[in-house]
Amino acid sequence: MAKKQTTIQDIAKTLSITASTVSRALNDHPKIKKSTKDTVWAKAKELNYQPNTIASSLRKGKAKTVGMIVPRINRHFFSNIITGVESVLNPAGYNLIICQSEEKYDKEINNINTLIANRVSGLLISISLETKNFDHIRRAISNNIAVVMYDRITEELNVSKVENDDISGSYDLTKHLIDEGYKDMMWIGGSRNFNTYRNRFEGYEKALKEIGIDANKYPIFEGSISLEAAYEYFKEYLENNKLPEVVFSASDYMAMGAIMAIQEKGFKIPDDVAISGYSNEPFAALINPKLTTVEQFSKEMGRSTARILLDEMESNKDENIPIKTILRPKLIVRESTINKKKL
Amino acid sequence: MAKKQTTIQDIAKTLSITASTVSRALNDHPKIKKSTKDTVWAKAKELNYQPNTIASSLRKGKAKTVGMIVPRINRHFFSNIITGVESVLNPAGYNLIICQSEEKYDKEINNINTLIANRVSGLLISISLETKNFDHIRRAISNNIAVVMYDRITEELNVSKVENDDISGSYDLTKHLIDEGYKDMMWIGGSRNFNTYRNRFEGYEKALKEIGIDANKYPIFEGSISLEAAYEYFKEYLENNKLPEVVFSASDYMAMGAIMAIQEKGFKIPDDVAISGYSNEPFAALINPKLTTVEQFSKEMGRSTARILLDEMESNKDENIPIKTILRPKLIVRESTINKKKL
DNA sequence: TTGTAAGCGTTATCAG
DNA sequence: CTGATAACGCTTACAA
Repeated sequence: MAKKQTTIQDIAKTLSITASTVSRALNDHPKIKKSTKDTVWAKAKELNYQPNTIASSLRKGKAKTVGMIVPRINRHFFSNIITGVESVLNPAGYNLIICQSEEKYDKEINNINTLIANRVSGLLISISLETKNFDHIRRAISNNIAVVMYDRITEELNVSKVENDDISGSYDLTKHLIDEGYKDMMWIGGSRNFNTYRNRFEGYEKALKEIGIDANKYPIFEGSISLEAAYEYFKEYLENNKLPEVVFSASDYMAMGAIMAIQEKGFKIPDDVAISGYSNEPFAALINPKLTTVEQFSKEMGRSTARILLDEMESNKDENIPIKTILRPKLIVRESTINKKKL
Repeated sequence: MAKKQTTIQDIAKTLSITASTVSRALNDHPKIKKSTKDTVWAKAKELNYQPNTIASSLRKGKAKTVGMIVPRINRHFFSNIITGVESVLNPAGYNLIICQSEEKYDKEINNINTLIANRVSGLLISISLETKNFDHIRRAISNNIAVVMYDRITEELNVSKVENDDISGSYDLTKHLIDEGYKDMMWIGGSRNFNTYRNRFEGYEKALKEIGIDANKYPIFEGSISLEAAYEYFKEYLENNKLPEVVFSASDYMAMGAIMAIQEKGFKIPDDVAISGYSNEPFAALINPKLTTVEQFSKEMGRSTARILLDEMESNKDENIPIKTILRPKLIVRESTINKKKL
């Protein structure tokens, strides 16, 4: 065990050439003879040579590594983004260090510190629900790390961003609800301090305004975006209030919590109350009734984000102007919002 | 931008001491005066010093990094394992490079190569469904990387392993089915070349044998572990065959596929046919009827796995004897297997 | 308790 | 087309 790994020096020695030639050969440098390249490659294979990325990174001052901060890895939306990111970054020779903030500001700061310590070339970040100050991200930038924000962004930072067009998504959805003949609505979602939920509310509001309704006259529940929170809220709500015609939930998980509370009370969906979600989590197509929702093409979001980052890492930073990409989500109509009484 | 990062040399110079002292101070070396430690720390903070992990790793020959290979990140089971692993490794100062094999042998080899190139100190791996040869893992071991296998393991490698007790899990489940009065069964699951599915079959077989039934007399479908595969299979199966009393599915996703095909045909669950799953994916509690399944405590699995790895990385490798940890899963009985006709 | 000096494995630069 | 040399930033014997 613990046998020393072979280095380019070892290869050089056995071939009676110098390490620099070996290095160049392995990196396919144009000015190296094909024949020496071949012998070097052969010897490398023979000696089971594994390049030492660490040494190379130290020398180059940058690691071929990207850090990615994700609020939670176990949300399909985010894990698909990761997959999309990998599908671009891996072929380009980068690898990913994934960190979870778990929606905590402190964790996010820690994550950034370790990523800086690892001299990552790039950082992808979707901020936690707690994050209101962005100095940690500024620190990354000033350490010469290319930064791209995805999904949960802030306007306070002048970096490239990839967003979903939440306004259109929820506008389209709300319009569908209106077209189904529903008028008496209710909005539930995460805090509107957050771009995603603020925008989802805005789209909802806009569609209602078009038919002369002020969204703020309807009930609004802003809470933690979990099944449990919505379940508890609805259980209590149903004790004291009558049902709206339709519940617009800005999150599939919250929709699910509401559905469980509603069905537990013996109400039928969509007959007694219709409900829609957002994100198209896998369970949305599996529950009964199947949930109307909005597909966000998360894998594609990951790919776009990674492509932008790649560009910024590989060009000379100083002349990068931040770009903003907005992805258009797609309405997915399912049983939970079909109005059977519609004329 | 691009201002050079401060190094221990910079700190040393401004304080008129040497870099070694700074290094020792920052690492809290016992033989450094408290006062110098304090001044060094203060100056480090002042200059916004960020340690260069890369240089340190190069010098020490090892990175404080662990590589983790996961078949798919977007399965709750695996993403929870990751969270468990992080909860142990991060506080210990390690960070995680997560790689997806996407169930491909070739990808797994690539992953291992980049992890070796990154000189990770440890490797956590759950092998892909395609993996039958383990030389790539042996290569990691011979590169002095501590290896722990989790969930999908092989007996061919003499390393530490953390498994779920799939035999007991499916034995308990099958016994529950028998207790409910079901006898006429059917097994669906992934390939039994695989320890998990082989064991889940074995537990099923064992419970049936106890009541004098040979599991092999009942239908068995071994396929790809996806909703779609099971759905297609069942759609066709229902054309030509009568229903069993109960379907034992060794995967929640496959159970879901079967349920969709069954319900599409107009059959009621559990009245016409009962069905159980395995893994307790979140949707299992959300669908109608709620799915009986087996909880595997994936977060705990991640924690155990990481703890073992940590031990092996931090002790002198040569005297590590591989240990095997077996976690006991828990039966979760829900509506989908309740026999209303039971006396 | 601190300083000196060497070296981890690569690669960039300069020279030939 | 290839060689020699220095340097990336840190740690660690060894010396003082």
